[in-house]
Amino acid sequence: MEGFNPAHIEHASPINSSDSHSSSFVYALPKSASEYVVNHNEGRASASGNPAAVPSPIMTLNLKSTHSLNSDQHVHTSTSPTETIGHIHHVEKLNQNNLIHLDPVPNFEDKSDIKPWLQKIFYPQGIELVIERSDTFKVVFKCKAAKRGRNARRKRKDKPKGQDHEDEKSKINDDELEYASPSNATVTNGPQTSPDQTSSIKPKKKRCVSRFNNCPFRVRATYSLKRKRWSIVVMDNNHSHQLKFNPDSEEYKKFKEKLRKDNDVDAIKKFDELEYRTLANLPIPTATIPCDCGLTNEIQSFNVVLPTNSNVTSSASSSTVSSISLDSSNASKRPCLPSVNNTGSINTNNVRKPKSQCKNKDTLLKRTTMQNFLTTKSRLRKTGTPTSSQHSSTAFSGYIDDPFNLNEILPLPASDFKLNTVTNLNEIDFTNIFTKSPHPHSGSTHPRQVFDQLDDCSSILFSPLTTNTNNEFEGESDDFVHSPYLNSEADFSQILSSAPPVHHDPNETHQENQDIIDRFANSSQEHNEYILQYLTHFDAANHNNIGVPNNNSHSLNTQHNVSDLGNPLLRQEALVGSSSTKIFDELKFVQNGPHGSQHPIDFQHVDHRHLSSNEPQVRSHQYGPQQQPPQQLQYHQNQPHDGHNHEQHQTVQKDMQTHESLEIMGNTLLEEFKDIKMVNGELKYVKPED
Amino acid sequence: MEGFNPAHIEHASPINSSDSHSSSFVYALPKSASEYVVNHNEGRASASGNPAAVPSPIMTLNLKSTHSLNSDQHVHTSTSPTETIGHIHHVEKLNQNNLIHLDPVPNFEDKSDIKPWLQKIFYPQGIELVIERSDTFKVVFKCKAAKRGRNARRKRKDKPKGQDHEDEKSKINDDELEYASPSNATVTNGPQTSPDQTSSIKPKKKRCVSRFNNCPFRVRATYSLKRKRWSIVVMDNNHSHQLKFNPDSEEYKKFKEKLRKDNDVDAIKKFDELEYRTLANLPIPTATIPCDCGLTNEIQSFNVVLPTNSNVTSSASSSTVSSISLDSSNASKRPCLPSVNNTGSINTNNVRKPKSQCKNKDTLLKRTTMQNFLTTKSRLRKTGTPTSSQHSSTAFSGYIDDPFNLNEILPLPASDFKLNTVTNLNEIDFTNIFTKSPHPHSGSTHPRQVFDQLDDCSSILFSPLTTNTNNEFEGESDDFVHSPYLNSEADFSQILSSAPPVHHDPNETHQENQDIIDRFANSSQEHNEYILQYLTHFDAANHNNIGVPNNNSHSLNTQHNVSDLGNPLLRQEALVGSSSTKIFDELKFVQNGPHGSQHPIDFQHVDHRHLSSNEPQVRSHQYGPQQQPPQQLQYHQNQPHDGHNHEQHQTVQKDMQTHESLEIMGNTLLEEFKDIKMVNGELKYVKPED
DNA sequence: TAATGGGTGCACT
DNA sequence: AAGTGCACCCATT
Ligand SMILES: [Zn+2]
Ligand SMILES: [Zn+2]
Repeated sequence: MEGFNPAHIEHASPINSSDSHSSSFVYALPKSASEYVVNHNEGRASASGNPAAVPSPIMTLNLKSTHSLNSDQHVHTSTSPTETIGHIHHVEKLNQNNLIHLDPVPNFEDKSDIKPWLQKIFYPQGIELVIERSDTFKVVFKCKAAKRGRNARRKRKDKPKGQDHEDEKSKINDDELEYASPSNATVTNGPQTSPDQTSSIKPKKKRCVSRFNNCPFRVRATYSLKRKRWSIVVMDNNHSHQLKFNPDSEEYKKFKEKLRKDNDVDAIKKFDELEYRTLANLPIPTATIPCDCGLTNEIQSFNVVLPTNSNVTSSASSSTVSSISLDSSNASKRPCLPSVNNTGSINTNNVRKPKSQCKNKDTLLKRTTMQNFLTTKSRLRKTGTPTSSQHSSTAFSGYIDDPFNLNEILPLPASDFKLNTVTNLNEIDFTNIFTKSPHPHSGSTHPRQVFDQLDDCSSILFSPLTTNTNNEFEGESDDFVHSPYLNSEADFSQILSSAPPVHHDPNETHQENQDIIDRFANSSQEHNEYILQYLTHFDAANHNNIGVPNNNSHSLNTQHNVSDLGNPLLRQEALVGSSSTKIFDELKFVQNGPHGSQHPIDFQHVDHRHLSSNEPQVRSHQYGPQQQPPQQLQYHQNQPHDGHNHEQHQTVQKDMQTHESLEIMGNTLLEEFKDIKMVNGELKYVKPED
Repeated sequence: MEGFNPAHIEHASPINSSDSHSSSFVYALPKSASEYVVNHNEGRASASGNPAAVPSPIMTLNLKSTHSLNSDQHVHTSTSPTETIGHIHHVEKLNQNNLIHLDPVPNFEDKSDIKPWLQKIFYPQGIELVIERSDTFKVVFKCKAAKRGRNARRKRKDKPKGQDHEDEKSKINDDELEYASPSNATVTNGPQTSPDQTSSIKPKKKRCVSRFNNCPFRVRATYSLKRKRWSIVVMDNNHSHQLKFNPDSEEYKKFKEKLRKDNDVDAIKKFDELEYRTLANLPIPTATIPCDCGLTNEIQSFNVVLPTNSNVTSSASSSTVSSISLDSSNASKRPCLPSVNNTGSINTNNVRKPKSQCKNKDTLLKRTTMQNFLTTKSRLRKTGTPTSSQHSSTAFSGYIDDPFNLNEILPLPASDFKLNTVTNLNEIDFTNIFTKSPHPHSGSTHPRQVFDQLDDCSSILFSPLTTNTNNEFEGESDDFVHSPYLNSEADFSQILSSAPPVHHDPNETHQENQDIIDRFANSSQEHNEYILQYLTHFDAANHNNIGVPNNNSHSLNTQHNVSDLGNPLLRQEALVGSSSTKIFDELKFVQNGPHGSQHPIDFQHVDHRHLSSNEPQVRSHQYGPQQQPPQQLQYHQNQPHDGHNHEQHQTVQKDMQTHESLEIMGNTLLEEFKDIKMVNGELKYVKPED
């Protein structure tokens, strides 16, 4: 009884007792700019059609800026009582008050229902939410802090020698970086600023234990006693790090488990796809700007681009933010690319702590790119073989200029969300990368377009901004990569293409083995085979363990024999131990789906040749060139990359099989989101019944 | 079942299943300096004699210093495996490795038993412990962060006007201070230090949300799997703030409630006394150095005195610590005073954040002293009347030089533990303050000596150091007072003396009313009457609510009618609302004790004239000079105080009634601690049965 | 392994 | 609205 909030007794009235994983609302547009967003249809229109749909709320933009906006009419201006009462406080604060209201919010019966609902939205964007603070009337979410664990690689028992060299080097950098960045206040002045300046700025004090948890991204859920509803607002859509979806995280596993427990079939299906896209290095469909929808202005208004800041210590630009639109040439050529960039540093932290050793931009870029490559998938980090080590030294020594090395380093896993976190639009030329039709709903056979159509429309408006809140330039070798100087163009190009063959002696077992792994991480061909199998036979209903204890599917496959793993992907997964369980789980459904079996098959106890028959290139205990993708999925594109990549030639080879599978995925998602309509200048999710 | 640590299954063996609130151990001294401290008598010697005694563990000192110590033989040198293995890391780190082992530690059956046991030790020292971090194998305690709450005063509904001026002034200071002090790293370099310097120092990163929780004091409880025992070590005995016992804190109430639930009669008795000493402005018996016990060196060795640092930004002294002994003249004259001081700043934090407006030392001293006076008891802060405001402006304007103002400002409540947290020994002359015999166990009738003898001997070795971890000088107006420049001498003198009469017009109702409150807080006469009554009739057994739900005694007295409060003390308490409940609770026992009633009497429902008959000076609804203490308890003493106080003359007037009551208290406590013995050069608590 | 040290999720206040 | 108490973790040695 204690801790129970009586206000929520009223809240849990039968009128609004909808389950939290449905967003099938008919949504009218509140026109009043001074009125809080109110759901006119509070109940669920229908619980039968899509009871567990992935939430796709329309976010209304609330932009307060010193710049007067002509397009304010459909910008959802201010809202919460505190904002209307408080009016405008400081110029500096206004820039932080860009609010995105998630509008169709279910009537959560319990506070704990909010996070899973939000996770459905933000996990696909590569954002792992954690609760920063909560009480009965609010829940504040932020990005999960990244693990430090720069020595995680060393825990590999079979780690070969000769790698400590780079580790030590980076360790020194890490130490310096860590301790050089108290990174407390959001906006700080120099140490010698006058008291007047100090008092005029109201920087926030936050927990500042490490540089890993100072991302400004915030989502706030607030319970209104009047409306007896929760409202959710994205308070700050900026990020201080790369976004990436990590299916191996414990939090995600719990989330997925809850989906299964809740029988949220559609969400399970979507996240299974997401997992496989991640594993297969397929591009994750993320925020794009649909054409002619009228939202472009909002996006551009929201995507406030912070002033480009050199890595020299400077507090001058900390409070000056400007709103820019896409470069006209780029905008016309890439209408589906989000206008996201994180070139500038908002200098929220560490202004007084300049990074003493400032590397040149190119080096930073390449190094961070490599780091992403090394660290995105845990298997890559955990292998710790000379090949990985070679990458590390390559990045540090500038070998990245060698196109051969580039081929290995640049192909970033799609889970790094490079598509979304484009860093410096001014330096990247996306010309000819996207040639698709600007109309997403028109039929197209271009794979990239399929990806765009796969996009959950809710993410259109998210377009997470990746900003650098650390003023230092980090040689950080870990998951949270703060460097804003990522060459997203090259990353993006590699996402769609597999790495070219690398020349290695097959007799060098260790090196060769690692090369296979690396190449596998870079290539997408065999992964696409998996996806094809997966998507063709996938049946989300098999994921439901209704009436079965939660951990059953997990406990069935806790150990795997490496010798059973003929496929290099599986072998690769088995190398990292626990991460192998997931792929077995999923493969079980590849087997079970078509047969409608309710019980997943344990691959430890079934004939693995059965699995092999479904998978091409599966050879038990065989390593070597036969793992090379039989077909290269590559597209013609330019990779200027500051002039470093122009020697690289990549060819587009259409893989019809992959294409078909992606179209299946895309059509599935399109079916889900076909009810998005433009209503009064805003996108609304319209229930078909209405 | 989940979360249960199997290691603790072994731990909870019947051999060592002693309740955690007993410390009646016969304790042998571990002589080996390279061996971990081991209890040779693991079981309790006897559970019958004193089953709930206040713990009095002997702390063994573990001092590592760059200075070689001649008295190392009875200093309990290093101990834990990591220390012996790791040898000496950095000179800077050594100073932080002064460890105090709490040696007779009960065999806690549960991790949650540790905190209450430690609270028994540290609450009397004015230290409110909270858990910083815990898991199944360790619990780390630190000081509870003080509430900021400078707006707490404003919440007073009856707050008069004309006070916002000072509040605004101090608010600006607070803001500046807050935001000028990220205070993250323990040892920081300047922003422009070279990488080499940066990497050579390993400052700690801690949570740095506010300046209120950066006290370095740490107590660590570690569970040893080998020994299957908990060991407790004071890792850092320094404090960044004044120590004060706050009986009004919620944590303390819970602690007290647990004592009652556990039927810990002796602890209840002791803490009841402590509460009344606090309320009555009686000195709290704290750390003293017994003569000829051989521990003086240890104390002096442990009390590492950090270099006196001006408030100018400096990182040079952050890692240089020197061990000093008491000034010889002072040591000979005041052998029972702890050699504690907090003159210097260890510069653990905020080195890069110099306080921009540096006040002169005198102003800071007076202001902070005043602030302690205003804020120690919540009732003083919450009244917020012009008198308090006058104090505030007085301190800012330097009126403190006026001895009349001094009389109002300097008398600090004893709960501020000024005895313990002497700030600058070099500036304070304690000559003639203590004239007692240096042998504590010889009979004495001097009240101060009685206080000394009251001391729990366990606190001898604690002697908390109050150090300034903030380099700035704060105009902080709240509970956590960081300023190290407190004139402890003046404070101490006032603890033993009541304030002289103040000249005020009795017709000014508001001002007069506040003056009464202030004077009451300063005087001890009427309080002593309470204590006399209390101690005479006190029966701790009546505090036990065995078989009664926990909150019963609390729920019985949640509201009081102010008109029922004839006694100014009660009236004063009623003014602040919730704090009045406690005194009613205690008064209930004054009533119930002699009659042996198991049920406390609710004074809201009994004849209050009964209460009044027990209390002198009780006049309902009467304010004025009659509340002046009938007798002044003052002692001759010098107050050099940098030459500011030499105009002040104070006379000693012995109050026999007070003296008797204090002797009763002293004898009671002496009875409890008569079993402290010197064993092998260390104080040991020897069970009488042995 | 045992032990130590520390980050951080999240709800309480 | 935010600080912080506390525990669940992870990392290092
Ligand atoms: Zn983020
Ligand atoms: Zn402290």
